[in-house]
Parts: sequence; C-alpha cells; structure tokens
Amino acid sequence: MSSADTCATRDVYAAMCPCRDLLDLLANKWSALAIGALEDGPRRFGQLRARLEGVSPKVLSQTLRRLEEQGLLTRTPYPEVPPRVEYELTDLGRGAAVPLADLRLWVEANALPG
Amino acid sequence: MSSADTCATRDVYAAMCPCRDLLDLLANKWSALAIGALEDGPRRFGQLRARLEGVSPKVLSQTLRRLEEQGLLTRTPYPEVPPRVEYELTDLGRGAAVPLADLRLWVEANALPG
DNA sequence: CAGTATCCAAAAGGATACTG
DNA sequence: CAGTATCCTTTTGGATACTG
Repeated sequence: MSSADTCATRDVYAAMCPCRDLLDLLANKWSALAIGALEDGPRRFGQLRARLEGVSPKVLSQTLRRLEEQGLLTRTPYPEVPPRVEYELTDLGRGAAVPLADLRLWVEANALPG
Repeated sequence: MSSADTCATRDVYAAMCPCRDLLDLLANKWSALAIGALEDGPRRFGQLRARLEGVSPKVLSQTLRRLEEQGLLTRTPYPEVPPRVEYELTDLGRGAAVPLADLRLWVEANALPG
C-alpha cells in the first residue's frame, strides 16, 4: 500500500501516488482530532491527552510522531524540571486543519443517536 | 471504543459521544475515497473497484456495507442477468462528501514526493 | 457481475506499569 | 510531566479462490 517516489499528476485514487499516504495519515480519527486540538495554538502532551478523551499515551505518542514526520506539526521540548513539551501546527498543518475542521463540524451536526 | 446512546452536546472529542463513531467511519481512507467516487452519481461495484485502485473486493464490500448501515449511501440490486448493483449517495452522504472532497483536494495539492 | 469465503499478515488500538 | 515498554486483542488490509 505504500507509494512510489515519482508521480506527475497527484491523484488520491491512484495507488502509487504519494498523496495516498498523506490521505491515509489524515483520514484517521486520532490524527483529525489531534490536529484540531492544536488549531488554537501550541499544546502540551498532557493537554492533548486530556482533550482527546480515551486516547492512550502510546497511541497519542505514535500519532504525534507520525504527524511530525510528515511536517504537519513541530515538537519542542523545554529543558525544565518537570519537563515540558509543546506541540504546534506548522503552516502545512494549519492548512490541513481547515478541511479537517469542516469534517468534524459536519460530523457533530449530523450524527444521530444510537 | 463504541459510543453511548444519549449525548446532549455533540462533541467529537468526547469519548462517549455517538459522533465519535461517525468520525471513525468517515475518517478512513477507503470511506473517503468511496464517497468521493459517488459524488457524480450512482456507480456499480466494479466501477468503484476500478476507481479505488488497489482495493480488494472484500474490503470494498465491507466499506460499502458500513456506509450503507450508517445511511450515507444506498445499495440497489437490479434483477438482471448478469447482475447489476448500483450504489448511490443519500442526502446525508452528499453532505459528508463536501468536507471529504475538500480534504482530498488539499491532500492532492500539498503532498510532497517521496 | 457482484460479491462471499478463507487464510493470513500487519497495523491499530488499549491497559497498565515503569522511567528520565 | 512526558513519554516508553510490554503485552495483548481487535481491526484492517491483502491475495486468492469460489459461487449465485
């Protein structure tokens, strides 16, 4: 399922297009929630963990690392005691946050009980 | 990970909110692609399979059934030989298609090679 | 044609305990 | 505080063969 290295016309429907991987990263519950939680500025690990109700530290850590690898957010550790680490969206991440926010809003507006 | 039955304020960040499940359904590569492939009208199973490059019949079938269960699309079999089955977005599905299309477009515009 | 059945590999997710 | 380590279960995905 991974992508090729070259691809002239970007098409998420093409199996070998690199953008498939990006779609796979963003079209994910925890990624969508994490990016949304960073829309209003930098947040710490514990803050994100509290906001993304039900996420385990392992899964949150994995999610944030993948997003960082793809350039959607930055991770900044501060040399303090106790340690403080802040996550913040990059310009790329802020761009992705727009359609994801629309998706979250649509879901909240259209979900039915049960 | 499943949702509760009652929830006054819809919040995708709340673990027990039903909309979590809807987000989980839509925030998925194959769901996002399938819904997009139906934007321009009804399509047959084989057409969808061809468009969603790399999807196996099993996974496509599962994806479509989940979307049908949640009321995002309809499945219509025609009593012909050879059999023909058409999938079509519901009003709800057409609503969901909007933010998903934005997401796909953003991904295609912002994915980098390799 | 439109799937289902089967088998299997890999990834995601979850609980909990532990560490710098 | 901010994770990692470990163990385990579930889900997802993929290949292929088969059926109404």
